Amino acid sequence: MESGEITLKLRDVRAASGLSLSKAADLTGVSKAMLGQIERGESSPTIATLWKIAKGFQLPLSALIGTSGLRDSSDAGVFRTVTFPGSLEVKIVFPFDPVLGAETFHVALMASQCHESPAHAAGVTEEVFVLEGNLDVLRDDEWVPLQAGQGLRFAADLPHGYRAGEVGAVFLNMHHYAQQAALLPVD
Amino acid sequence: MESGEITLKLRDVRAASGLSLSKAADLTGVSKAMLGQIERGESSPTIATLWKIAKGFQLPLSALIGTSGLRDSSDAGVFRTVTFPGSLEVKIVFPFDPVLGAETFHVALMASQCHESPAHAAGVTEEVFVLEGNLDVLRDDEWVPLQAGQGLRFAADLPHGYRAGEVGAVFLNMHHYAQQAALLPVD
DNA sequence: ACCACATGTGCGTTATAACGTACAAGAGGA
DNA sequence: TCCTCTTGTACGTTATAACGCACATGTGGT
Repeated sequence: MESGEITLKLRDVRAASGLSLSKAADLTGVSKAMLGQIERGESSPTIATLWKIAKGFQLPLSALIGTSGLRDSSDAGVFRTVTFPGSLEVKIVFPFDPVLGAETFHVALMASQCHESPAHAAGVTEEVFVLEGNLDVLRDDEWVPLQAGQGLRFAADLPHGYRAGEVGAVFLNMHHYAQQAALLPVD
Repeated sequence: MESGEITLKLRDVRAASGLSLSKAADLTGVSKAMLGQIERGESSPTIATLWKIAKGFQLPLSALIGTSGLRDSSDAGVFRTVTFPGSLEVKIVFPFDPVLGAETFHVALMASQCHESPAHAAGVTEEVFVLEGNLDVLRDDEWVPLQAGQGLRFAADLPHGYRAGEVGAVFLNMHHYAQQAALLPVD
């Protein structure tokens, strides 16, 4: 019942991709029986298997979890705030949409604060648009300086990072998950 | 176990709140033994228990997961600027990318200025994020008011429009072209 | 009709998540 | 010192996640 509060969108995502349970099992390494049970809510997966699924679909975990942070995409109102105490402050502007394969975050960094990211799955592209302050972005082993009003698009399948300037930084962060590779049959 | 790719920040979060394992167990309803094992990476929790933990700490699930799509990102780069003098002032922030099927514009509207768009092709989704001022967006025959910092996502295969408030408006405008063909199975 | 193949679900077994309890190490207090 | 309390970890049991396989249904082909 406690799992009833979590709405896993596995079925939606899989339907959007047009994959069968068998194909999905092949792609993710999770047995199709388990995938079926998870979709029907008969089983509460471990994060390990959830991660396998997300990786197989080349999706972020947040695309599978109907977390409280995901608001209705057609709603114009306020967006939720996800705060990491002491570090980042991340707001979800546009939640992940499996059809678009895109999501947008609003991120605030304290002054001189730094955040590093490991490489994402292949096919992931990020876009950054600075709203306030200065931001340095680590890409291809070099720090690229950005000011408010500037944007950068880059492939996120390499390690990358963000470092705020002396006055902190606020920026939009768009994630694009290229859909071809994940959705086309493997052959 | 592939959970090595997932970094659960439970220990960080708990340390930040200054709670002991016992207190945390009390608060979340998860046994302290399990909490300890999860922190040490000896156990891969189910999303049900992860949800209990998040609820007990009054945090979103994403705050506990290290590798979700919720990381920040960043990076900077220069973008080309193309201005249409006269009515709108449009800058290209991110040019159209056929792989992503997406492009982003930076639009500035004078006070009370209005711009209407006919319906686009089916499958086109637009996103608007207001940077400055007030903006009304026409969607489904109704004007949706937006303020700076707010966003709206809507299907653009219907007539829609933008109208600036009394102080003008500056906003980002993302166009997503759903790659329907790529989503369909090849058969 | 029949056949071949793919879909999703049910069953039995194994691996392991989760529990409750018990234990070792440290911190104060009397 | 001894005692008490709290810390986190180790053990044994139970619940269940995850697996592989087999089954019912469905769909297209010949």
